[in-house]
Amino acid sequence: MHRPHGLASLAERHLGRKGLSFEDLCGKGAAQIGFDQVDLARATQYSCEDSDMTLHVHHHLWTLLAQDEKLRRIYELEIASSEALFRIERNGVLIDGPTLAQQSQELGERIVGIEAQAHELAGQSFNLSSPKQISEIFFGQLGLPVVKKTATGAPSTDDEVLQKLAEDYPLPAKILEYRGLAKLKGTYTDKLAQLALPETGRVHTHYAQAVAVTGRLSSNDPNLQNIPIRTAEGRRVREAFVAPAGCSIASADYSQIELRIMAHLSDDAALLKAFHDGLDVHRATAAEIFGLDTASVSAEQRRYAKVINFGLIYGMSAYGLAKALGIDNTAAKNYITRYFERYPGVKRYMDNTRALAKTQGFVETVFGRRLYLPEINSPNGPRRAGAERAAINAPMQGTAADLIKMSMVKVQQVIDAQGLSTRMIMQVHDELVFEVPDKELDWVRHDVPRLMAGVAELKVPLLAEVGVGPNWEQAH
DNA sequence: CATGTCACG
DNA sequence: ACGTACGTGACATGA
Repeated sequence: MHRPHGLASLAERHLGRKGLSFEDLCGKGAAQIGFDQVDLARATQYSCEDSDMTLHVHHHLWTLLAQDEKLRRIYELEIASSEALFRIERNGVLIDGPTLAQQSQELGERIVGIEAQAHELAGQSFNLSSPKQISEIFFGQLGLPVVKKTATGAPSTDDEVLQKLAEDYPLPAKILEYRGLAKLKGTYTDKLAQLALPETGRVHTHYAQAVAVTGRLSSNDPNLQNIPIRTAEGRRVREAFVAPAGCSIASADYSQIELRIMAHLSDDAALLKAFHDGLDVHRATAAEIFGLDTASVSAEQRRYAKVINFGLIYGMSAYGLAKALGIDNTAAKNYITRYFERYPGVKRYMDNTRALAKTQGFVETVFGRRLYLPEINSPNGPRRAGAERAAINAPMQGTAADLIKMSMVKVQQVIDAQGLSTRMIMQVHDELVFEVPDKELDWVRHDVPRLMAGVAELKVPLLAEVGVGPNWEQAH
């Protein structure tokens, strides 16, 4: 379980102090009163306690932090990052309202049509957004087979289930189509237009610096880190992320950053060589596990290797790999065995990481950011296994987060030092997005990838690539 | 407010 | 024998 890190919890844990809580003053629920109704002396004590405890918690934690050089540097990275984040949030992203309105209207029309067709196929009217109603019709009235259950034991109607049922029945395909379009309209095309400020046409996300346990940022209100890209239809939403007149959108992303970090952390000779030689790493992996020349790797074999590479980053199990590839457990186990024969350094790294997590209770990134894993020695098997997967993943995901934070700080620093007008406007885990005056495009194309690749010297070269366009879609 | 679902890296 | 890919945020439904 994660321990809370609000002021009251920290003061109690570290100082043994328990001040007045907000609830002590104002009560809760329907009986809650406004802070302006609180007796002045009590309000004063509460307010002063808050400030005093903040200072004392700071003194206490800073003393601990300052003793550890690596942790102190991570803390300083966070402080520097917060400056860059403030600038990004304040810049905002220009949104093309008419483009979104057009897309919303088209989506709305198609949704209405699909609804009618679905009701026709079902022989009744129902809410296509209600998993419960879908479930009643599918598994109750139509007698379709239950493919899998949800966490609470109800029959699932998620994407995977619907795909399977769609092989034999027409209605699941309609629901799938509806879900896709309704998601786009409800979460993106309608919402982004609403959230753009009327005066400027810009949306201003908020980045959370202390939510994701691995050190990644998260983005909310709106979340600009999950804008669609994987399907052609969804991707069109990115056409509405635009630059003002005389500017372009530039997107700079790290190539295969987590696999490069895996190569660094594991010191695996074959993986390091693949990156040093500038190879397509999935193709190289396929060549190794299928025993082929890189030239004779098929598209299907490369796809398998790519799934396996992702699995490694996630702390895969044979079961998870089997499901992802649609093969049986034994076949999946064979692929894993084959991989570890070819990349013994990776095998050793995985084993060492699990062992280290168990003895010291945390894992760390290349730069010393820690993730504590209280369940790593749990007698509860599934919980322990979950902690082991997190132990494998966090150093890679977290090191990538460290590196891009260093990039953000560095790039912003150079922009300021050179008096450039380029603005950083988004961060999406391994990607930085800029709004660039056209006369600074050469600078962005040339310098930004070099700055990003140069933030740290690992055992593998880092690679960043820049794309430019009139909007975020075209910039990729 | 919990649940199920689905968007991203 | 077990239940699983890692990390997030937002939406609609329906208690």
